[in-house]
Formats: sequence, C-alpha cells, structure tokens
Amino acid sequence: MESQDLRIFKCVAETKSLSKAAGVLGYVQPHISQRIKKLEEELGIKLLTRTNRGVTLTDEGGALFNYAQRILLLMEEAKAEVNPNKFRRFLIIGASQTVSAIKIPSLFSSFLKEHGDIEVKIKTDRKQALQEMLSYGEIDGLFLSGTYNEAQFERVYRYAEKMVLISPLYEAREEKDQPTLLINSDVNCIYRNRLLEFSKEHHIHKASIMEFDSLEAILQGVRDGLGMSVVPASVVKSRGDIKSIQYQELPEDVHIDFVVKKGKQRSQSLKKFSRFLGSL
Amino acid sequence: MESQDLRIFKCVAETKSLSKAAGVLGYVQPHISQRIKKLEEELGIKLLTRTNRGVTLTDEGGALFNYAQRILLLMEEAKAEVNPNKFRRFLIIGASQTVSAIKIPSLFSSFLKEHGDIEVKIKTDRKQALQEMLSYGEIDGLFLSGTYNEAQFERVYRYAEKMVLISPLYEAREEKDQPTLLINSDVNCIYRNRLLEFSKEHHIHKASIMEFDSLEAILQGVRDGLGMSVVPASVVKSRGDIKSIQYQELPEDVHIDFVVKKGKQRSQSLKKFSRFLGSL
DNA sequence: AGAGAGGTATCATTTAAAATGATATCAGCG
DNA sequence: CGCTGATATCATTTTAAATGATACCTCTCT
Repeated sequence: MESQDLRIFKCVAETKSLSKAAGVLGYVQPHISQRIKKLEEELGIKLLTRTNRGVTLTDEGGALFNYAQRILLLMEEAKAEVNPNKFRRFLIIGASQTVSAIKIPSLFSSFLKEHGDIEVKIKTDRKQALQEMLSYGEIDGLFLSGTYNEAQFERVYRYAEKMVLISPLYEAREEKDQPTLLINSDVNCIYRNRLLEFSKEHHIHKASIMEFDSLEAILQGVRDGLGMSVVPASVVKSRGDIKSIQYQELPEDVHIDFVVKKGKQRSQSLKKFSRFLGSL
Repeated sequence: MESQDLRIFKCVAETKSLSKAAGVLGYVQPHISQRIKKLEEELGIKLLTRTNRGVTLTDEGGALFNYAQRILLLMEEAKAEVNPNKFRRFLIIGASQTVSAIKIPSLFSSFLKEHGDIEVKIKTDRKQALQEMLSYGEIDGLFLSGTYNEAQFERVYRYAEKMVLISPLYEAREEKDQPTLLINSDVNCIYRNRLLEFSKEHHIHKASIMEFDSLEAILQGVRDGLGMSVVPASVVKSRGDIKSIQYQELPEDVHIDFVVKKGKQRSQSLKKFSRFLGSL
C-alpha cells in the first residue's frame, strides 16, 4: 500500500466513481480500475461495491478512507514543515478593490472547490502599494490592470472585462451645470483614469471630483444622485443595481492581469493557482 | 514524496548510513543514494549531511523523520484496521516450558530488534494442548520437538539442540539404591521421554519418579540432590548452574521444529517471523 | 426489443520509474 | 601509500505504472 494508492482511493471515494476519479487525477479509467483492484488484493478485502452507476464504499473502504485522509494530510504537513517556503498551503493574493470586489469571490470559490486544503488571503490596497508588496515577497501574486513593472513581474493570466459608465437615474440626478465625478482615490486606478479621460473627451472641464477609497461608497454615491463614475460591467450586472443606476457600456475592454514575481521559486500552492487560472 | 521514500528515509535515519539502510531493506546502496537525492530535490532541502562514515540528519531531516514515523505507523494501523486478520501486528506463539525457557527469550529479543512494531505473546502448555490451539487458530505457530500432526501442520524452521543428563553433585546426592527421576508432567515432553529411555538403557527399573510442571522446579530438585533429569544443554550452559549440577552430554541431538497450520492465510507478522527464522 | 449512454473490467502494449552493477570519488587510518 | 568503508555517478536491466482498444453490464429512452 503506497501513498499514491491512498490518493487514488481517496479520490475515488470522494467522486464515488472510478471514471470521474480518473478524470480528476488526469489518468485513464482502466488504470484507476487496476490500481484499486490491486489495492483490494493486497489488503485482502473489498473496498468498493461496484454498481452500474459508480461505486460506493464498503465498511472497510470507509475505514480506509478515514485513514487515507489523515495520512495524506500528514504528508502535506510534513512537506510544509520541512520546506515551508515551497510547500506552504496558503496564498496571499493582492488585488485592487474593484477587481477583488467582483471577480475574486467567484474565482476563489471555484478554486477552493478543487483545492480545499489551500488557504487564501486577499490583500486590498492601492496598485502601487501592492506592487511593492509583490516585489518584497509579501504577497504571492497580484491582480492588476494597466501597466506594471515588467522587469520584475511576469503575467501568468489575463482576462478582459467590460467597463461601464454609471450615472444616476434621471429622477435622482442633482441639477448642476457639470456632473460630479466619483473616483477611486488610488491614482493608478484604471477606472479612475478612464473616467477622467471620458470627462476630457466630452469637454467636461469644470466637473467637481470626489474621491472614495471604497467601491461601495462610489456606487452609493451614484445611486444617491451625487455624480457619475466608471466601474467594471460585472459590478452593475451582478447586482440588483440595474434599476437604481443608469449605465452605458464603454467601447473598450479593460484587461486584468494576474502577475507574479519573476525568477522567484513558486510555491506549490501558487503553481496550483496559476494552473487553475490557465484552465479557465 | 511517496510513502516508500519515507520508509527508505526512516531506515537511513535509523541506521545513520545509506549502505546499512540498503542492507536492511534489501536494496543495493546506489539505489538508496538516488532515492534520497531525489527526495531532497523534490523537497528542495538537504535532509542529510554526508560524511565519510555515514550520514547525520539535518534539522529538516529530523523533522521529516518524526513525520515519517507517524505516517508509516498510521499506514500500518490503517491496514490492521481494514483487515485485522491479515495485518494484525501481534503473534501468539506456543512453546513447551523447556523450549520457551531457553531459546525463546534470545530468539525474540533479536526478532523484536528488527520488528519493533510487532507484539509477541508466548503461550506455554503441554504439547498436545498447544497442537489443539494451533489447530483452532488460537496461536499462530508452535515450537515443538518430536512428532506432530503432519497432515495439519507444516514445519517452517528446525534447529538442533544438545541434551544433557543432569544429576546432583556427589556431595548433595541422596543415598539410595536407585536414583529418582525428575520429569516433566507432560507425557509428550521429549526430555521426559529421553530420560525414561535412558533409565531403561541403564536398567534402572525401580527408580522413583517425580513429575513437575516447571523446568525451574526440576533444576532445583537436581541441585538439592533429589534425583536426575534430562534438559536442553543450553539450560545448564547458560546459567551459573555448572557448579551446582553435574551434567553429561547425551549423544543425539533433539530437533526443535517451528510449525504453522497448513493452508491457513498467514498474517504479515507471521510471515516476518518465518522469514526471520529462515535467516538464522 | 433495440440503441445509446454511462459506468466498470480485461488485456496487450507502451512508457516511465525503480533497481542493479560496475565504477568513481572521497576521507581516514595504519 | 594503499587499504578500508563510506557515498556518488551513470549506463543498463528489470519492474511497475499508464495507456488504448475493447468488452461487458445495466439502466433509460424511443
């Protein structure tokens, strides 16, 4: 009985299927079938009852499953103990408010479904501060948009997001010559810059500007008729805000990049996360 | 990192030597060297410091050693839990008083040096009773001498032992026509029978007979001048009894056999014990 | 009843890893 | 200096893992 047998068996127990387990582990189904068979022969006991729609654990299989979990966890722990830098099981990922608010929650929830043993922390800060953290190794990776220090960082994933210009509904709108611009206080924020650009394009010169450091505050400001802003499309689309806010899609996409430090040894967890992003 | 790597590493840590570990595990030395090297590369850390006379653990190696012990123990536990009959880690061995007194202690002490995880119990009883126990599966194996039920049992090991006729020193001897015979109360005891045979050979017909069920009692009886007996040579040789007892080696050896039940599935522990006996 | 979907089992074959054998290297010791 | 007793390297063999093709079973849908 090798630890690999336990990994395979654990996966079979969890998926309740030889073929599903094969899929998850990246093997071909007959291999799983044979490994389990061999394990059963070695232990001298049936671990699974095979049915035409999957398998279920026998009592002994259940007992082995418990042990398998404990043993495999201990092996992970051992690796983490011996070389914490390489095998630690948590990730610290940086992201701006706008990115973290929208994409991150769903992203990590599906990541964690596959890798339940990895802990994830999100650090939200200004783009510049986050880059410094990544540079000093305080965080493992960083979601950002726009330019970044390409000498130091390396992009491992990119996705595109629509931007929308949001403004108050007519009823809520305050009466003024020029609208107020509600922007993020981070001077590197791509949405902030897009809004300022937009105001130039439309010759809104004397607009008053309010800075916020939270996305929620900006949205509430728009709802209350305070002024207009630019945010990721998914912010308004994923909420009930469609009724309380008027929005208009901007023609170009914003690209969100996930970058890591160049040259640095990547932890197992970071590798898994990168692989996960690549598989999307 | 596979469990096999941990087994190898554990053995290296215990023997403090790659070549010794290779010997113990039945591998060739370069293989151990490569496995450890690969493990170190995988973990990204040195586990051993190599010297010209063996190896010592680094701090990280020590940490891994702790985990390895726990993990491997858990794996043994898992097997024992899933199929207790096959993987239980204790043996119950039967032996007559005469055998158990002499050979067993040293035998098991060296067996346990190699297999510290196996528990051993010795059951001492009459030869017939022990054979019944073996037949009913109450014991795993049995040391005996002379004939046994060959249809049911199978010999896996045999060793020869000298017999000695012991008698009191001249000073202690009681004055009688015929000596008293001190014999084991087990009618199947080979020493008992040898003594009775001896007495016939020497035409000692009217000897009085005393039966004892303990070897110690017989020895003490001889010391006290009560009479003569036949015991394994090692009994008198391994003690300080050479001065208090007079002895004479008998010409033929007695053969002690270790037998197990035919056809029965042998537990891992029993297999290990048989292999150990074979290696003597 | 027949065809298809979705699962497991079997088996011959390929591929990768374990294990070996021969040999090199290094340090200590008489 | 040459021997001993240890580890390292490397080409080779042997063994085990993994695959691909295919068979088989049972349930479902038409």
